[in-house]
This record gives sequence, C-alpha cells and structure tokens, in this order.
Amino acid sequence: MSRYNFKETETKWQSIWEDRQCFAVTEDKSKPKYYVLEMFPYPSGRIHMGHVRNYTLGDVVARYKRACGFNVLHPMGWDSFGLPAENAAIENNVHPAKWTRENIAAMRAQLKTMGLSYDWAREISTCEPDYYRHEQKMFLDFLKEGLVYRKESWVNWDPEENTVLANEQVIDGKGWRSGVDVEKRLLAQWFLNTTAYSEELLEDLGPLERWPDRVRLMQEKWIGRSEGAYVMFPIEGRDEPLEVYTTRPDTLFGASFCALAANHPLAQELAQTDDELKGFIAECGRAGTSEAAIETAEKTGYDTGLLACHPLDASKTYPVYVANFVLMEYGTGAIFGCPAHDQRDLDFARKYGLDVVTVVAPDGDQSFIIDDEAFVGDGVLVNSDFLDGLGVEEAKTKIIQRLENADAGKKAVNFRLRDWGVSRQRYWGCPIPIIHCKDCGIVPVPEQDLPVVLPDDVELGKAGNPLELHPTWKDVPCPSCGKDARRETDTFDTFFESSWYFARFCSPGANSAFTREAADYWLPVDQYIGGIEHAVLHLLYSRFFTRALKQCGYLSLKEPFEGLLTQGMVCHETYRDDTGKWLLPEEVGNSDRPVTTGRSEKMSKSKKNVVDPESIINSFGADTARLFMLSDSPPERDLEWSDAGIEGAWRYANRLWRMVNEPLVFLPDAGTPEPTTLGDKAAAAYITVHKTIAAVSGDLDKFHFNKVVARIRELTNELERLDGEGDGSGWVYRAGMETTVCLISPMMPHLAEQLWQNLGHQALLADTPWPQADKTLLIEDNVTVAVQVNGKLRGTLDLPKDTDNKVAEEAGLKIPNVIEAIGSKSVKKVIVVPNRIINVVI
RNA sequence: GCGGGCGUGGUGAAAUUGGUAAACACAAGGGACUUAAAAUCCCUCGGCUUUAACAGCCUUGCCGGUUCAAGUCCGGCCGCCCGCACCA
Repeated sequence: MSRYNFKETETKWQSIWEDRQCFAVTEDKSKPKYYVLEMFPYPSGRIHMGHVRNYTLGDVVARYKRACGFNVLHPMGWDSFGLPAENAAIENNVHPAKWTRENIAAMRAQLKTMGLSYDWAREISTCEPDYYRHEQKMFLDFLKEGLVYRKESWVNWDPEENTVLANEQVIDGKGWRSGVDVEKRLLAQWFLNTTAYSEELLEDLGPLERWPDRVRLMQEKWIGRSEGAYVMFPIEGRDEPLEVYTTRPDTLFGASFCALAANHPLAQELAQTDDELKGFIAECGRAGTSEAAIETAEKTGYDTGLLACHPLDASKTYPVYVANFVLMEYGTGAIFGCPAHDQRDLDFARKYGLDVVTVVAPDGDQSFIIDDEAFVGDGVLVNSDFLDGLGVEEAKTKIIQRLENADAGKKAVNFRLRDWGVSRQRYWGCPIPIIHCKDCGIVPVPEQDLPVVLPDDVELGKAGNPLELHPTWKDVPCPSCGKDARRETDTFDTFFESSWYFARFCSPGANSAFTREAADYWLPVDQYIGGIEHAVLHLLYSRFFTRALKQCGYLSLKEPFEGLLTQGMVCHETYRDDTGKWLLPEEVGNSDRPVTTGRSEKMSKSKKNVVDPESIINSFGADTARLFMLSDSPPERDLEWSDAGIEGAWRYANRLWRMVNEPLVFLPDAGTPEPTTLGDKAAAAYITVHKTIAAVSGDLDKFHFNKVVARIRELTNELERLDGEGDGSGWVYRAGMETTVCLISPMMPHLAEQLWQNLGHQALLADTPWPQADKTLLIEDNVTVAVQVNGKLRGTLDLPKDTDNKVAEEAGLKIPNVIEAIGSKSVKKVIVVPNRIINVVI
C-alpha cells in the first residue's frame, strides 16, 4: 500500500502550471469573462488560517469557472500601507518599507505553496509609488469635482506623545503606549463627500442580488435614512435658536429637556465662561471618539442653565443640558428629549428628575402611565394640544405643517452616514498631494509633479507627525506663486488604497490608473470573497469610490462587486496555565503547569490559539489543508480548527490516491468503450456518477463547498463497493474515478492533476473542461413518499413518480401501521403532496 | 448602548427553503488483519421504554403562537459572534 507523496507532487505541478502560464489571462472577447477576487492581505509577515480559508475559497471558484469555459481573472496583491509597519519600525528599528517588502516576499512564497491559480504577473503592492501615484491623481480629480473638502474634526490626542491615536490605540481612555489620559482635539482634515451619494448607495443595494441579505441590511442601517424634521427652539436671552433634528416630531409636546453634544458650538461657547462645564466636556472626551465608547458610557449631563422655549408655545420652557450621549456627527448635534417615548431620554430624565409626559398612548388610553420603560410603539396622541386624537403618522404630518407655517422648523430627510475623513497623521501611507501656501491657500500639486513620493529618511517613534518633523520634505515652492510654501504632511486613510485596487488589477502595468479597455472588459468583479468584518466600511467605501470615479470619467460602472461571499472566521480552543499565561496549542502537552482549556475563539496572536499554515502544509500538503478548509463548515460560518479534521482530510487524499493507483477492481484502459450491458450494482453506480456531477456543479454554483465534499465522498464510497467481474464494474469504476478526479480538482488541484495523469491522460486537468451530467440518467422513476397520521410519520411508500393522488392515498391507507394509528377514529381529510407526503388527519 | 447575524447528536454539520430531522465526516466503542504497532477494512453510534423488533415515546437554545404539517414562518426571552466610522 503506497502513500501519496504530496511534497514531490505539489511542487511538480506548481512549476508546470507556472511554466505553461496556465493562469495568465488577457482580454479575450471570444470568451465570457469571470473576475474572482479575494480581499487582498495586509502583509503582516506570515499567512494565517484566515488567509488560507479565504484564498482556498477563491481558488475553488476560479478553477471551477475556468473549467466551465470562462476567461478567469484571478489576481493577488498587497494592501501594504498601514499602522503595523510603523509599530514594527519603532519596536524593531527597521524601516517600514523594508519590513513591508520583506513580509511580502515571505508571504508570497507561502502563498505559492498553496497552489493558487493566480495570474502572478498582475501582482500589485499599494505602498509603491507606481500604485499610489494614481490615487493622488484621483484625489485631485475628486477635488475638481467638488467631492473633496476640508473641515475640522475631532481626533484622539495623546498629549504625551504629541500624536493622534487610532481608536484601537485608546484603551480605557488612555494612550496604549503612554498610558496618559487621551484628549479630544480639533484638527483640520480632508473629507470625501460620501454623503453626496447617500441616497444612491442606499437604493442601489436592492439590485445587488448576489450579496448576502445581512450585508445589504447592515449597509442600509449604516446609511440610516430617516424622515423627520428640523425644529427650532428659541433660547431665552439669545438671538439664535437651537436647531435640533428629530424623527419623532409628533412627540414635541412631550419634550422635557434639550441636550447638546459636548462638541456642539454652543456648548463650546458656554464653556469659555463656565469652568464646571469645561470640566464636564473634558470628561466627555476621556472615553475616546469611538461611538461604542460613547454609547456604552453611563449617560451623564450638565445643566447649562439656559432655557429653551417650545417652538409653538413660548410659555413652556425646557432646561438645556450638555450630554455625553448626543453625537455631533448626527443631525444637528442637538436633540430635544421626550422621556416617555425614548428609552435613553427616559433614563436621563429619571436620573436628573425631569418631567415624563405621555403624549402617545396605546388606543388613546388617557390613564396610560410610563414607569421605567419608554413606550415606543404606535398609538394615539394625548396631552398634545391640536394633535390629540391623531395617529403617530398623521401627527407627524400635522406638526411639521404647523412648524413650517410658524417658521419654526421643516420636514427633513436625514442620513446617519457621514463624510469620509481621509487624513491621517502618519508616515506609512500615501501622501496627500496638496501644498499649503500663505497667499494662495490650498494649491493642488500639479499633475506633472506627481507622484508625491514618501521620503525614506524619517525618524519614527518621536513625538509628532513624522512627515511634519522631516527637516526638508515639506518645504516646497508654491506651484501657483512660487513663494515658499508647505506640503500637506498628512497621508491617506488606508481604506483609500483598497477602494480601487480591484480596478488596478485589470491593467496593473498601465501608466494611468487602469486602461479603460481593460476595466470595461473585466469589471465588475463577478465574485468578491472576504471576511464578514468588512461588511460595512471597506465595501461601502469601495462602492462610493467607484461612483466617484465614474463621476470623474474613469469608469462606466457604479457597483464594483456583483457577487459577494462573506466568510466566517477560523477558530480554535484557547489554553492558559495557572499563571494566566496563554499557550500555543503545541505547547499544551509540554507544559509543567496545569493547563485550562478555554472556549473556542477566533485565532489570534494575542491569545496564541493559532495553528501555523506553513507547518500544516509541510506536514500534510496544500491539498489536504485546502480540503479541510472546505469540508465541514459552510464558508459563511465560523470554522473550528481541529487536528483530527486535518488527519481525516489527509486520509481521504490517500484513499483517492490508492483508488486510482491500486484499484481493487480491474481497471480497463482509458478510452475502452462502454459495455453494452451493466450489472445492477454497476448501473446504479453509473447513475450516481452523473447525479454527483449535477449535484456538485449546482453546489459549486451556490458555494456550498461542504456539501460538494460530502457528495464526492458519497460517490467514492459507492465506487469502492464495486466488486463485480464482467458486469461492467471496471468500466464504471474508471468513469467514476475520472469524474471524481475532475470534481475534486478545484479543491485538491495537485492531487487531481497527478491522478488525471495516472489515469492515462496527456492533457493537463487544468485545461480540461468540466464534466457534464447525462441528463437522461438523472430522471427518477420512483419516489419514496412519507405517510403521516396527524403529522407523525407512520410509514413510507415507494411509488412511481407522479402517481395519481387518489391512488397514492389509497396505498397509504393500506399500510398496517397507518391503519393501527387511525384505530377507531374517522379520517377527516387526507392531504397529498405529490411525490412528497401523504398526511392523514383524524 | 446601537445595528446585523447565529444557535440542530459527544463534535463539524445536512435537511430539495413549510413536507421522512441527523446525509457526509470527526471522535468514541467493538471486531478483522499483524509477532506487535501504524496503516487499512468491517460493525455500532441522538435520548428513553420494552426480552425483542422492519415497535413506541421524546428530541433542532428556552417559552408561546400560526398550520393538516415547523429545525424552517410569527412574537417574547436567553446565550454567543461580527461591526460601530483613525486596526486592517
């Protein structure tokens, strides 16, 4: 009994595919195109299991579509700007560029051992000027189109390091390195006008039929279209009224306070003369700028002493608070609180002893009282003057009318979506191509001066923005007046690079961002595959970016990704010893201390619950690793790593190897004609072969890879049971094994290629068309019908397909078990679902 | 906190989308082969009842509802996961 030598086989076929340029593609108009793309990796240094899963999924799709006759574009590149390179630079005293490029080289070598069908000639790396120069031009074109503007916004400021911190770098309100309290600070930054496309980004989710519903729903909620009203509350002793946005103008008579965001201009102004308020606002800044931090903090407020008047009844006044849960970015940064009908407002009112006035009651019940739960349901207006007796929707319409007549408000559609702040005070990113001149103001870098190249000689780890600290880089003459001017020292958010890379892959060597011809041929991406964690931000930015490029004449499409598959995470149990130290899975057996096993979580370096793909590929081969990634869990669900599972996949690889090379039945030569008659078992197996082709093809189309593997295993189980002689078993076995090898090839390409050769084929399996099921063999003559009594299974019937309902019913009623279950009761009715079920109701 | 998702045997899961729950695997137990081990092959494998069965009852996180029929649809709860705009 021999064993499959994966080491030799895998390197052999990898080099043959490469030598023959099997996966290099050009725009061939004679074939249908198919663009399959996996989310490109950040070059962290080594591939992890999440990558292996992602790229295996993509490779199965690419190889399958290729076999089906598509001209398949399947590229790979590197999302190579980002924070980790700067952290590595500080910790290990290595230049970010060197660190990044070395990581890319190491990861490329690792990916190549996986046998992925990439067109490597199209490889791109976003940190190279040849890539980022194009997005500098795009930015300038966006600027011309009015899609870019500059405004002040709040950042996390580390006063010790003199730097802006990412949300990730703020831990419990403190800087992750300095440990000092983080402050909020206003900074002038560049913004992309994503909200110009709010309505379109929302509406165009509908036609994205090959996107998961949950992703479309998340994007819909993120964009957050709401209909409501702007309402003006006059403030006693001030000329300017306070403008608030509300989605519940109908509850205006239930207002009991107004609240401002801590960074609302009015709050800022009051703080100038109110030290206590200043302290409160500073306290609000402690938690950091992330929405999660703001919303989970305990709700607190500060009474400014101002009084706001009801817009339609100046005799009613409400205290004006500054509150930590009001967001400046949403609406106007100010709200009116109606405690009876908003839980957050109710909690706030109870805490500060404010009125709770019910203005919407179920069925208009006057005695309806709010306790500690706000009533947010539909009902009838009460205690609301001219709105009394109206339903919520009618009341909204009516009050908006009154507000508009009184010039105290207006109907409004509002979006939760905010404009995209793209400025980052970091070194390892794409320089923003702008020059600041004292006289001319903001001056774009002239096109002929692009790219603005990142300087190599920077000092990292010093307090401040590295490009600003560079002694000479920022000093340039103004392109407009020639006087001394200063470069923009911020760089782009790294989402900028990943918002258009899919287009660059169409023509990666082009002098422009991409050639129109290549983009028109290849785009949109037919199937995009990546982690669910990108469901909102990356995908939304890319959708916006594509529209912006279209507006600037770069492209003629709006949606970049026609199909989307979001994969789950790869998880593993966690282990720690009695000192609390995390242990690697392989350290568990050798630990001198008692080890406790924690629940399974996403593989992460910090918890050490990782399995290194390289060691798996070295021990079992890429095909085994790939098979395991696809076998048990459906792609969108989390995958539990198990050593036993990988062993099982390895045993199956060897089983296939033996089934071809050491068959237990006589294997006729390739091309032997079909015998005129087949024995029963052989004939049944032959039908299974064709059913499997049909089922596997259908499941591949739907990305049900775990089911694909199960179907193929069922086929091989049946083929292994063929043992007859002279009944055509050998011929069926050969047909079955050839089919099996073809069907498994997208998943285990090296082994399949080798077995294909061993079965006597000259041509590469990679160039062999996908097998087609013989439809005449798929037709079922008989069906098994379940017979139930009152919904409980009492027996089954084998009937000819499409048996008449009456005939089926009579047959069902004759089953002894059915008769017994009916007993002395009378049959009320019988439900017959043809070819499925007979249910006797008694 | 808000938004979205998920929950089925010891484990990963399948169930033609409302119609025979547990396919295919993993683990476990038993057996064959072997001097022995590995590998391989065969059998058993959701729970309970019964001497036994091609017998009955129960079972898809929990509670309730709709239906001839619910893992699937609806309502409420519990648990876990992802995202929350400067991680990528």
